[in-house]
Amino acid sequence: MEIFLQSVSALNDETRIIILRFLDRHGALCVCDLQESLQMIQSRLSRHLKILKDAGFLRVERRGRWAYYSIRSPLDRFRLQAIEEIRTLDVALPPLQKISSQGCSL
Amino acid sequence: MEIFLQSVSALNDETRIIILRFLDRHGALCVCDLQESLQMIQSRLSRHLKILKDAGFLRVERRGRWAYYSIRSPLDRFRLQAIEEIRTLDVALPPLQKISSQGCSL
DNA sequence: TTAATATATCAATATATATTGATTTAATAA
DNA sequence: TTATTAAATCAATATATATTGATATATTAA
Repeated sequence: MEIFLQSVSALNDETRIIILRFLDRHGALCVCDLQESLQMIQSRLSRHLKILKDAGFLRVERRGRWAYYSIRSPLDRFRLQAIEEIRTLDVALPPLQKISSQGCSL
Repeated sequence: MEIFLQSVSALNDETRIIILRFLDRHGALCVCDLQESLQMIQSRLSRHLKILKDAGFLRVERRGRWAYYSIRSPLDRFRLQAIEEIRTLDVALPPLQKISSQGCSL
């Protein structure tokens, strides 16, 4: 029950839906790329990424001082269905700004 | 987006998970049966049933002064998957107390 | 080492949601 | 009609969660 509620609770926020959709489209991104692309302040992103990671939707790979987040794979049936459902939503995603490959620095 | 969030938000509560599970197991029940079975006060149940109905999980059939709630059918893929996931959860359900067929009155 | 930088966490505040008891609505029975 | 009863809604309060700005942690560069 707690695990199911944790998954559902993680999905219950528009910001996190957008983050999931963005990572689903673009693959692994570091926090500063998301920050620049989604125009969100860093603490806000970090918090939401942690919630999604703890709920089993994301994985993190650390390279140097960057943390790359991506959709975890494999996902169980319910989480996968959620990602697929999110993929069908009519959301206007901003363009990807990949500043990490250009030396970052925000 | 709003509709997806409404579904997810409806699932984001332990009380509503139990209600869904209980209706999934026992079929259509009126509020007073749920009240007696789940030992919840009426306003609390009514509120949660409304949230689940508005989110597309339940249907209501009114017979006289009773309102019978049941899992809506058919359900779209995401909501159905949610119901199936809830069915796998390890929840201790109380026994059904069907007082409506005995003249109700709480 | 010190400085710079990417990310995580904390503290304060604002907003949303759950619970309860009281009230209202609607249907039936007397 | 009035009384009764099932269910819905409201008002007040409590609890949870989101947001922001500040601070802490950790890695790299100088």
